Amino acid sequence: MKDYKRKAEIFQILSHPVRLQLLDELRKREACVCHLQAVTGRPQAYVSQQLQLLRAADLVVDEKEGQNVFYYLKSDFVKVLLFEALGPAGQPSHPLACTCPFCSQEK
Amino acid sequence: MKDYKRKAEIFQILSHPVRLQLLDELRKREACVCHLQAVTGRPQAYVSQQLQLLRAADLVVDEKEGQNVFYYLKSDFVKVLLFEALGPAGQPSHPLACTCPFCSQEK
DNA sequence: CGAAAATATGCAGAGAAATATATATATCTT
DNA sequence: AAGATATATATATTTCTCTGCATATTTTCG
Repeated sequence: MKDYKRKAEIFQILSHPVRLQLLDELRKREACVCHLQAVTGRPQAYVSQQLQLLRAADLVVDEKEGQNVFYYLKSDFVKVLLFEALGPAGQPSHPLACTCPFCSQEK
Repeated sequence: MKDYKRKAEIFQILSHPVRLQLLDELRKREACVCHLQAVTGRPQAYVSQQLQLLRAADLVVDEKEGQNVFYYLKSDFVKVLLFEALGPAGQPSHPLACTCPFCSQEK
């Protein structure tokens, strides 16, 4: 059936270590791209592309905040799937891992 | 991290239309391989191979019953994931779709 | 205004992995 | 022997992944 193919796409998006790590990180707290870069240790373009996929799959939302773009999880749907697969979310990072001015000024 | 790679494998298994259909079918009721063949319209060897993957991923269990082998879902974990992705399970099939003697004698 | 930072996007190519399909064979049960 | 199932192998094809690089946009800062 065609429907199963469409439904399978959600899992396809989730079946990727880096994307899973990004979602797990966003589960703790919203974060800017530079933080996600630092956490994953991947080049900027790469992270940005994975985030694009997550956005296209409607799993995350982005919000511009000055120079930075912050991402957060969009729906409880994802949170449930992540909980099932990864267990409870970890502690949020304070401050964020990046050194951008915006994040550095965080208390 | 290595852990995300391992965790992503679960989703990899689920990100396949036929495997998803097999699991959805087993969600309704346990079923023999010939029923699953009939439902998916795939050759025996193919179905058997996909079931092997599901078994290796610890998602299903098989039980020999005379000439036939019946499969069923192993854990609630899968059921939750399927519910999130596919919604509630459909009505169980009575009788099973195969014509094997065992299944035909079902009331 | 002009430079620098953060982010998005596009493209290309290489290598790895997944998929589909076919076939053959082995086992176990009736 | 026949049916149901599992397993193995091979191969062709497709899709995914990673990497590098180049560029465009927007915003902040001097």
